[in-house]
Amino acid sequence: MAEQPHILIVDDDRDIRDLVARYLSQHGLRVRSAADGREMYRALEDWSIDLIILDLMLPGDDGLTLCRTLRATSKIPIIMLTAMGEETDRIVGLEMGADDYVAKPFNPRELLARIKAVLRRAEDTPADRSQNTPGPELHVFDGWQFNLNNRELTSPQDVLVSLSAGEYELLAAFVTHPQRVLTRDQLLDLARGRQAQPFDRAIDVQVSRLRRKIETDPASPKFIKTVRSGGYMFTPAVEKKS
Amino acid sequence: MAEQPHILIVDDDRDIRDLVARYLSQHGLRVRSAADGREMYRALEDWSIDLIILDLMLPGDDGLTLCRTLRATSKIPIIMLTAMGEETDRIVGLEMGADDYVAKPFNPRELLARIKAVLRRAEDTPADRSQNTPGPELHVFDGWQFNLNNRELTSPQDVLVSLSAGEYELLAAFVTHPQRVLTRDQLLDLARGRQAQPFDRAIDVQVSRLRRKIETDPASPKFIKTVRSGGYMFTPAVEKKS
DNA sequence: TGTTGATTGTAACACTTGGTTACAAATCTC
DNA sequence: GAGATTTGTAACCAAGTGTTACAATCAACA
Repeated sequence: MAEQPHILIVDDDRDIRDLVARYLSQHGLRVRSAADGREMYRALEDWSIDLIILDLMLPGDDGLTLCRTLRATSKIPIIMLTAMGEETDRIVGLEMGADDYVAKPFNPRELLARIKAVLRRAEDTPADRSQNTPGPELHVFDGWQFNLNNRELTSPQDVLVSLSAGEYELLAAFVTHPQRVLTRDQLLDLARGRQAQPFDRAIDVQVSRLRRKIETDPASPKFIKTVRSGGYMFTPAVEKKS
Repeated sequence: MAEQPHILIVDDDRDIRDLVARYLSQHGLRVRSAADGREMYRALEDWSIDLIILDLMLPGDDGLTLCRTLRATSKIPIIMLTAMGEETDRIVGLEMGADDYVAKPFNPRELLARIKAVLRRAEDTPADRSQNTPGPELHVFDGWQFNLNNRELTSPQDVLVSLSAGEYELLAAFVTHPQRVLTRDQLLDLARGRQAQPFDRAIDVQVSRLRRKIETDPASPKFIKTVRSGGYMFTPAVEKKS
């Protein structure tokens, strides 16, 4: 887990999203919000989320459906928000794989307490990022093979290139999010699970080091392109195999 | 057994879990908790558990079912939590293989006393960790054969490699949890059944010694990869046989 | 087309983390 | 109980990472 757990609140009511976001941030959590399932999946793509707060009633796919489909592919803890007094909801929610539920209208303090409890439990059974989104673990790009199972990178000439842990995590972030601009913030979150400080240049330096290992000419990189005042982009098409 | 027995409390009621966890920790036990069968199996994977406290009523698979399936594969002592006055439950529970039962609502002191009694009994009839989760006991990886029944490791060249007890337990922990990052804490628990102290380097040293025996080039290990500030990962695919 | 300020690349340094060895304590063997 | 083996701890060294500083580059605008 990051130093600061990363929470995603999914609710179509803007007021509730903002209220929760404000309260949780004040208490040392990082918060993202999404109004519906589509935005939720987007956020899960973009950030490494430690816990989801999911409203039962949502436009489009409702919370239960999302909860079930989420559980099929991920182990991220989920807290459901349910309408008051619906005992059935609670049971169905827990059956769908939610880790806890909070009835609306809720007391922010109670929500925070339950979040901390669920996170504490989740920490007992550490599920590292990779386990949250399993799937094909061999990524091929431009002749390179990047194996997320055994953490090995092989060049087109079939040479094993050794990566440090930091370089590995950074390349993993790139390879699983190819052909899109990733901000330094996102990269730091995906690769290190932490938040950027002002003037944080850690990603820049790590990109520089990674380029030295995978780019033919690090001065004019082919894979990791700089997007000025945007971040970086991993440009090759990545094929998932095995 | 570890110096500090490791208890797993399985109950869907958060308050009970927390109450029990707090009370037992205060009395020198290590406690993990799980809300349902899914979480229970997860915890059994991740830690070496000495005793399970299992609620009879659970969402999903109920306690009796879990108890029975657990007993089919493991000898871990089980204490059932049953609703008050259900004489039948007691009998069925014990028939399913539970070692004791405690009626709800219960006095924590009584629970602790029964735990100690069951653990004492379990120690008399030594059931080492390996017996708790039996199953296929020949693990094959990259040409190596690791036999958990007769504790023998054979290299791809069919040479018997002798391992010390500690090396054996460590390799067993790795081989039964391949391709995931294991923290030093988890490794120490799985291999030694004890808790890490601050600045505990025991695992590092043991990993180093094990690498010397199984890695072609211990300086750039192929099997046991270091995950900086994460732990270690056993990377080869492991096939269970026999 | 310079000038200027912002942004990025990277070298150098300090600090953290991990590998290995030596040695002492504990455990096992006979 | 003596000797051998194994294991944990401390110490030292090597590798990896973040920060800072400064040079190079870029975009905007005169």
